[in-house]
Amino acid sequence: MKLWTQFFIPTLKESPADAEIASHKLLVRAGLVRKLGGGLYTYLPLGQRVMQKITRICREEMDRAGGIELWMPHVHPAELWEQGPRWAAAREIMFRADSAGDGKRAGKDPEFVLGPTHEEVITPLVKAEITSYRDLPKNFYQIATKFRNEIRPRYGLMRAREFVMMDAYSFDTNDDNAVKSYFAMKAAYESFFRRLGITAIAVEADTGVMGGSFSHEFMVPAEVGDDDIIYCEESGYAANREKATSALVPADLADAAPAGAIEEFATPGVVTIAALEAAPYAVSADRQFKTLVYVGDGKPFLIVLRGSDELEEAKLGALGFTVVRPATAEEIEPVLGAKPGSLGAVRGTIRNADALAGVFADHAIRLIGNGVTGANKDGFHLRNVNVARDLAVTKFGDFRRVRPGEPCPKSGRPLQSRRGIEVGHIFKLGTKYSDKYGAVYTDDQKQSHPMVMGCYGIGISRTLQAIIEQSHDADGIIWPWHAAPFQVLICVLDPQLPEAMELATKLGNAAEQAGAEVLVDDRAERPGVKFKDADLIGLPLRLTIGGKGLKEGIVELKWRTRKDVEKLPVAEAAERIAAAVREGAGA
RNA sequence: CGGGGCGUAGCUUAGCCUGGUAGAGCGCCUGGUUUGGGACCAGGAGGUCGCAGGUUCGAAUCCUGCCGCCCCGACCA
Repeated sequence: MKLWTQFFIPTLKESPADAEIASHKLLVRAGLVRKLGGGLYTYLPLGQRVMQKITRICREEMDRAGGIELWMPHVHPAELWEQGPRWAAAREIMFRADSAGDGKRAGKDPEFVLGPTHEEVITPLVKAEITSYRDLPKNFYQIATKFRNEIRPRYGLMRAREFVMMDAYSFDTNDDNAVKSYFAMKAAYESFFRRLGITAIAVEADTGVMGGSFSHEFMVPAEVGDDDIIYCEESGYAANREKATSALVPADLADAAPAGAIEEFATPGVVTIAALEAAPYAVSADRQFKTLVYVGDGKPFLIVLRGSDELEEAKLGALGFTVVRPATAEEIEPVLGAKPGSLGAVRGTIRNADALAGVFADHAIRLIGNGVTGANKDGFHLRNVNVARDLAVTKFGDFRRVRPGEPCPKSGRPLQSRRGIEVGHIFKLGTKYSDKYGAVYTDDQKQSHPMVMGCYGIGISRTLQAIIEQSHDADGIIWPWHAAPFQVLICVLDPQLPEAMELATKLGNAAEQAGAEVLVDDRAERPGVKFKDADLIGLPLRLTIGGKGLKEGIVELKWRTRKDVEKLPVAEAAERIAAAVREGAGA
């Protein structure tokens, strides 16, 4: 039992000016966190208790799924990363961790960095320590602080520079076993979020800089989320928009027959899809080819889409480049022969085709017959362009951004879209890191193989905020039982009355014996203040002891989720509270 | 990093355009009256107006630079 006056819960009537979304405001107003700087937060005692709740449940689920907890350093030798597969891609978000020193290293690469994640640490460790199939599989995890110099920290704990994450790494002898490990983790995640009392759905996701073969994100549906989830209720298909596909292009699509030879025509001043749609050209966007130039690891390449489609940049990851960026106008002209606005991928029109790393086309362009594209000559376009006959495509792929309303790839029903907060991510990595670091084992035939890896993350601190985002009302937080910092608040309206505090102690003990953690509001505040704060901090069960009620021999029980108040005779109160606690814990 | 906005007491902010004694609400301290949904009265403490330059007789206010924070975009748990 904790007395409010001996604890520390600095609640605020007003929201801080820098908080934008409900959960961020409530985190601060309810006295869970305070900001130190952009993306840097102190967890106050109440917030820390919630962190411990989430951490404990996470640990239990990880242990149950066969995870083995360890602890890795957060200061990493930079060399370790320089040797790894993604230094170039990751260094921008990494904090350097040199001594403050004399400034002589300024401008040079750092000696140490703060760990944004730990593949680069765990893989060499496992390489050194595990060499036999007898010691596999293994799944190591830690629950620890991560450091990422986010380009734009935002929304309180939602995107912080320093945050708490559970990260796990599985090592298996072969692909089948790695898939088993992957789905064991998926199940553990589902159990974790269910126990916390929040809805998090697993969606297919892009593997991003992590690499690997497939992955799921766990999303808490919320309007303020950073990600778009594309889903179909009928088939259960759900994917991050970055990864989502649709059945827009029929599998049995037959390419349109060419209507005639390619013709060049003048289009002075026309540099946009929209301008070609307008008179006098009147070419609808879905009959235009859009040709984009990107640079992958220093070499330009083309992406061809329908004029009506948008490129989904994340899908370029499938091309295997380490760093990809849009080309600049200066880079484009020498290669293609024209400025942006007149570009195309028609065979023979590209000035320096040898300079290209490839021409990659979205499947959907096959829906175009006799289309229009740039002539690679400023102010000219080509008509009667046909995909199979005319375009110099190296490879087809899925590069376009799916839009809601397109047919679901499983059911064919229209896809829907909603926003979500990513709270967890699981990756089947394959052998990307084990190859790089030489993490191999010897099988029972004395053969050496790379270990097949998976990696898994849960944003613990982000989950804290996601719970609030998903579970609050106009008055404050509504904690799910198992995430709540305390489960029972005993509101003593007249703490100066000895009998009131005695009863609070007695009933608090009863609640504790039933398995609850109890906070007693013993402040000498007016009732209104106490009730407002009670709603704000949102403990699931509130017990009110007032001088007035005591005279009548009653106390009051109220659930944070409900409006009604249950009046209990003092004589029955202890028993009734214990029952309510058991009910809350079981719910 | 590009675009936009904001820095005034612990918090929320007015004042800035049009330069002239820095104000309010909340919170805090003292006393009193109150006491079941953020009470009231009286008194009080608390500010280098983000920092550094400049203009001016005089700068929170005008100008320049820097720093910090927030929002929109690309990245992530």
